[in-house]
Formats: sequence, C-alpha cells, structure tokens
Amino acid sequence: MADKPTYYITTAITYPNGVPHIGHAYEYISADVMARFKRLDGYETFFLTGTDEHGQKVQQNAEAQGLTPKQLVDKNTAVFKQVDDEVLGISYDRFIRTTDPDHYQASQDIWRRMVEAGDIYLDKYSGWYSVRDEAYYAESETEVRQDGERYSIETGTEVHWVEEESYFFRLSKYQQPLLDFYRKNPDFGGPRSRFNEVIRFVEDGLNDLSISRSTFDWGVPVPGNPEHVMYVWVDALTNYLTGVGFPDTDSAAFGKFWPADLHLIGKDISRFHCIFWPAFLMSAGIELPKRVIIHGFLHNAGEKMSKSVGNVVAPGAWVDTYGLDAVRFFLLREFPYGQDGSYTHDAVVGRKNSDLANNLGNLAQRSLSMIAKNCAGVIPEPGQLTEADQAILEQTDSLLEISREAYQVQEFHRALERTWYVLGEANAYFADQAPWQLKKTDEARMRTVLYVTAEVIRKVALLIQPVIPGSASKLLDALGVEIGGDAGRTNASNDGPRSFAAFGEPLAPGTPIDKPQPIFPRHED
RNA sequence: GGGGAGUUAGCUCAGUUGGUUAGAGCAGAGGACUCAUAAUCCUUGGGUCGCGGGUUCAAGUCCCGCACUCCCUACCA
Repeated sequence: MADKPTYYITTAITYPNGVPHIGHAYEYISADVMARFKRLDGYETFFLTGTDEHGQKVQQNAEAQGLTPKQLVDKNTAVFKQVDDEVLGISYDRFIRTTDPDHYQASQDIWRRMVEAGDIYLDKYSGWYSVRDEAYYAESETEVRQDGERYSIETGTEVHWVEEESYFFRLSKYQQPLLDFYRKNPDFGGPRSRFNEVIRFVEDGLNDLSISRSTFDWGVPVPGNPEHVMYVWVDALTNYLTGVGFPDTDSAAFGKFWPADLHLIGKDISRFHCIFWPAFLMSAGIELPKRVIIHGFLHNAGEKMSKSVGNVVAPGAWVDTYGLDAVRFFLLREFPYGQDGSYTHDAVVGRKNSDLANNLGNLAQRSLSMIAKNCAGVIPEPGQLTEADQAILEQTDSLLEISREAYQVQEFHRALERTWYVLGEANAYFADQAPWQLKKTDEARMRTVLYVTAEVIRKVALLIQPVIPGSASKLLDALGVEIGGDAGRTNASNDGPRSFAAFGEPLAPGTPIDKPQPIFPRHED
C-alpha cells in the first residue's frame, strides 16, 4: 500500500496569562478546520497546538500568588486546554507545553546547532525594559510621567534601565538569504498583503537579536551557561520542531512531518514566524516550513475587544448561546480569511438562521421527510436523469475541487461561499421540480428528484464536516451513510464512506433512513 | 515624515488586463407554493461607484490633487 501524503499544521502557542477569548477560538477553530479537511482528504495529519509557559511575567505572577511558576502555568494552561477539549472540539494531536521535558532538549539542540554555525555570540544589552511587555524600548518610545517614573508610550507600562549580558543571534547575516528565499517561495507567507509588510521590513535591514536573559531563571537554560535562560523566540518557535520528535531527526514522526506544511498565526507575530524562524532554521541546518498563514483579529461591532471596554467575548458564552457548529461556521464564513473581522449578535444569528437553518437544514428536512413518507423510508431508486438533475449534480461535484483549492490557500470563506451558492441552486431545483406535485402525477420522477436532492446533501455534508463536524455527522446519519469516520477528528477519517474518497460513491437505493429530525434549529432571541 | 490598503445599494462586501442598461448575500416590498424549521421559489435595487480635476471614442476600473479610515515603518518631543 502506498504511503499516504502527510500534513503538519500548527497554531501559535498561547501565553496562558489571561482567559481565552473568541480571538483565541478563531485561531484554534480555523486550524482545526484545516486539519480536519486534510484528514478527510486522505492526508495523514498532525495538528499541534499548546502553550508558551516561560518568562519573567509568569515567574513574577507566580511569586505574587505564592505559587511556583510551574504550579501557575499548570493552572492557567488547564483553562486553555479545557476550552480546546470541552468547548471547541479541537482535534489537536498533541497539546505541547514549552515546559515539557522533550521541549527543553529540542530547544537546547537547536541552540547548539546555531552556535556551531557561528551565529550566536555573547554581548551586552542595555535599554529601557518593560517587564510586563517583556520588551525593550528606545528612549524615544518612553516618557517620564508626573510620578517621576518612566513609561512606555505605546503600552503605558513602566520601564526600567537594564544592562544585561545577553546572547545574540546574527539575524543581520540572514537578510539576503531570507530575501532570496521569499523570492523563490512567493507563497511562503499569506495573505500577500501581510507577507509584503514582512518583506519590506527585511529589505530595510535586520539587527541582531537578543535571545537570552540572565535576570530571571524561568526558562530553558542556555547550553553551557546556566546563568542564562533562552528568551522567548528560540524557546517558543522551537515548539514546532519538538512536536514532531526533534531533536531526533531520525524519528518516524520527524521524517514524516517535518518540514511543517502550515503555521497558522495571528498578525501580531508575523515577523517572528516569517523572519526569525526561517533564519533560525537556516542557521541550524533544518528545512524551512512551507507556509505561514496570517489571520486577522476579531472586533466586537467594529470595536477592538478590550477588558476595559468590557466587550470581550468568551468562547464558552458564544457556544452556549449559538451552539458550537454555528460559531465555527460563522467565524469561517463571515470573514475573508486573513482580514480583520467584525462580529455582532445579528450577524451571527443571520448566518445561523439563513445559511444553516434555512438553506441547508430546511432543504434536508423537506427532502428527507418526503423520502420517509413517500419512499417507504428508504433511499429511492432514481430513474433516467434529466438535464436539470445533471446540472445540479455537476455543480455539486465541482465543490470538491473548489474546496481543495480554497483550503490550500486557507480561503475558507471562498469554499463556503461557493458551497452555499450551490445549496441555493439546489433549493431552486427542488422548488422547480416540485416533488410534492410529482407525487400525484409521476411517482417515479418524484423518486428521482428526491434521490438527486439527497445526493446533493450528502456531498455537501461530506465537504462541510471540517467546519461543522457535529451537524454534518448528523446529516450523514440522517442520509443513512454508513456510520464510521469521525468528521476529521483523527486520521481514521483518511478513508471510509465519510471521507472525501467516498465523494463519488453515490447513495445506495434501498438504504433505510429514519424519520428526519431538524438538525439546525433556528435561533430565536 | 515615509510606504501600503481602502472609501461601491439600508448592512456586509464582489467588481479580471478600462468597453453594452454597476453585481451578490442579508434586510425590505409584492407574488407563488404548501414537501419543509413562518421555511422555500419567483419578481423587485434610477446607488453623485469618497470629493475635484485629467487622459481616452469610452473609467468604479488609468493619472494628478484633496478628504476621511485603517495597516506597516521612522523620527521629533
């Protein structure tokens, strides 16, 4: 048996200091959808997500709470993991924590490789440092306020003058190699507008990067100098390697899955993923990931979400209000992926009712009801297909390739838009053929129309499993499609009657179906 | 200050290399049907395509200027 193609996708790892909000959910869900799509399409898939647990802030917060840093991150990480597991249904294969023992090995190994490449040197760093932001600021980026203390202008956090011995990475050396790489791999970053910003930044020149700290010790120790711990970037980005077995580059997982096919991240960290990370990997002699997709941020009715405004939405609150599948669908259908999006209650309800309940749910309900009542409760035998039948079936058939192409570049909205266009055509077909009339005049023709409609629904249900796994599974159940598969949750979805491999295997006439129950309830306020 | 994106129907947005009466979805109006989750189908959109100039036989679609909005980046203080 030939080896299956593989697919390795990651999310950014989250700094678990607050509570998860709908923006976190957006990233997890979109990565989950991508992973499920690839599994259903026959790819042996590995999906990595997790938390970034080191740093001075954690150490200080822990002290303030009378905990060890590990105790604090255990507590905070549990909250994020619970959202993945119990609220959003995220199908990750590993939830990595930068405090995992194997991650220490991986981070120290890539560090050693960069040292061997001559790209790490010891120097001194000085500047205005904000503990809360974990960032240095130029003097011009700070101001002295009335209380006599100095603050970051941008973030309003207090800064202190710090002089510190630090290891540096020779990022400057990689300006040209990176530009060459971008030119040869124009799809490395997406969407294009974000990638262009990155390229322009690199063209302006790169400074070497401070990559260690000695003022605190909650981090991965620098090999050969236990006075230092790695600063965020080497430690955090390396999780993508750790997740598939690094530093054991001979391991089965590493051989299969590295280089990663997709890093899915937010626009705030595009530079780290499109510049630092490839440079580190070039230095360490490791293959570069194939693509970084940069998603936008979500706004509440056009306003930035913020605690002080009090408009932050918790994923659990939305899921309770609208249901998980409606939330997943809304997030992927409503916004062009990569752009910022603005949500309102009315917009979510609109998608839920119009797209899910009316266009899809009602089409399924009306056609399956007729089958249950008029075809002895089994999938009917179709007769000769008319042009109208063939036209709607052909439009439905085209959705597989259209979806593949759209998913390949993470244009989820495009796949869904086209799918719902075809559903609109299917509703028109159904009304046009009027099987409830045919029931009185031509039962054979009625059975054909009902069969064709059921086939359309089957194909659509297959393709939207990644987005609305629960509802799509119910839809396939209702059509009597053999149970099996898990809507992309695991690699068991690679094949079987609910995988994309079965897209062209039509419903078997005579298959019994149950009396249908509505799958997509309307949202009533 | 420099660079970039944008400003199209009530709302959210599409509009290829400039070319017949500027499009979709949602919302609204009218009609149809009754299989269905008060759903679905059909019909219905005279909107200064931000403003003002220009190029052209022809511009939402190219050029210049202006006004807002947003993003990236710098610098002064």
